[in-house]
Amino acid sequence: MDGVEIEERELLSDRIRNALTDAIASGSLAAGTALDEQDIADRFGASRTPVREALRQLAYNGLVEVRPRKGAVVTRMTPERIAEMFETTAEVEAMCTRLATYRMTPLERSQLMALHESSAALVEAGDYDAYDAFNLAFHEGLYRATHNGFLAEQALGIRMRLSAFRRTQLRHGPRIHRSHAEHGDILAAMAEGDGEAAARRMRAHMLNAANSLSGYIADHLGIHSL
Amino acid sequence: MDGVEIEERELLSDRIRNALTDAIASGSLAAGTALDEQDIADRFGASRTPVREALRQLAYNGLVEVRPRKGAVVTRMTPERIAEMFETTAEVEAMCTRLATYRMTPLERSQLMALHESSAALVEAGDYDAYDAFNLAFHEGLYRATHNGFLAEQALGIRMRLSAFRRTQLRHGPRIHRSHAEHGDILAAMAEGDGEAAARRMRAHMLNAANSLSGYIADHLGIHSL
DNA sequence: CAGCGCATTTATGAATGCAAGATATTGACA
DNA sequence: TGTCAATATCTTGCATTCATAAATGCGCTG
Repeated sequence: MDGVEIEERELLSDRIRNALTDAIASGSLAAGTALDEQDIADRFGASRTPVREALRQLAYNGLVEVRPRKGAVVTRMTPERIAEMFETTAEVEAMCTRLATYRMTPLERSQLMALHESSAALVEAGDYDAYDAFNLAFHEGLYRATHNGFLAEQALGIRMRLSAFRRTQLRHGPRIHRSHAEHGDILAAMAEGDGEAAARRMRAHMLNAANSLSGYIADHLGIHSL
Repeated sequence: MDGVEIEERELLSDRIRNALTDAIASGSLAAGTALDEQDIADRFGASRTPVREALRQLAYNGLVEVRPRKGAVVTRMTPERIAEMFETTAEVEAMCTRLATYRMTPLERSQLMALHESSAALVEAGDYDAYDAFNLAFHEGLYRATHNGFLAEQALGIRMRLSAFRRTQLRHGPRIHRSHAEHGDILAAMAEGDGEAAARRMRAHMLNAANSLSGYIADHLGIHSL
């Protein structure tokens, strides 16, 4: 979240936590998967202690669920819960967009626009993974442009929790093209200094993305609930 | 009647985490305080293991900071950081207010209004602690009225992190009266179904509260940054 | 054959032990 | 006397061990 590495002496429990976070966010650890402590410990060549610490941290953050004496499982989201999360991201991102419009420096604005323009090639090439990475960079740039580090952290945290679901979204139909176009519309409003319009467009953008996913999510949850 | 719970289903580490959270939020553990694992363990009659788990969870959530091999301290906030957090709460609460305006049920609305009216007595009596409790209930009611559980959790989490600072705020001058009046104005806009106006008023309300605190915060941080 | 109860097994929660790093102390030397 | 360095102590990070709750399997009985 906040770039505080540089630590060559990284904590084992942190490494495990980060790895698990990635695995869950990337979907390689599907929702509902039971997380055996010894198993994970073996996989990392560690003992159970740092694994337990990592799991607790994730639990407190909502990525996994730990029922006392019954072990940890990757949080299985209900469709309602996911919808709530998407709505929340949409609102938070809209908020960031509004604030960023009024506060970003000319340099930040031009960087964001450059980023957007460079992504056009990815859209044409249909390079979903690269576009996904760009997408994150774009939104992160927006967070930073609010000049509110705490808000940026919150926004990023929520986005990360949803990334497991967002990941698959762009692959569906022409969503990637619409996504790119919507980014352009948002930037246009920001360039005009109309924070409210930019915010509305961002909200719509996020909800569009969520919508294009809803069908997939239903299937996804169904599959994993066997 | 209850006394010592024989059926203590709760996890020891969770009890410790909650206790520490309360202690930090209430201010009885001041920012910058070093948290010695053995010391806390002794205080709870436990070993270091559950204490460590609790500290890690708090660290990942920002309440304490653990520098590897150097122990945990209660996060020392910079004035900038606090200002950012207040701005974020203000925006988030405004968002909740807007959503709640459009979504709350008549029952929820009347409950919120009843709560508000009952608080008038506390204002007159100058019962700050009771008003503080009411204040939390009021805002929590608002969160719930968004009918978005995830958003409510996020909003509550941010509010809790700031509670250590908010706590002292009402005691300063006539703030408690203004707070009550502002609540009334917000509810009035909500009753009219004007979510945008209600949101603007809520944002102003939160920023007013933050403002009345800024002087205190500067002193507070100054003292602790020796 | 089905359902229930008990024993065994497994995995989690917590305690203890030990090694490495950080801090404090003390002593030597300029 | 001040500064630096070596050592001693303390604290943390992780491993190991112990205890106990939950899960599993098996046999018994109706």
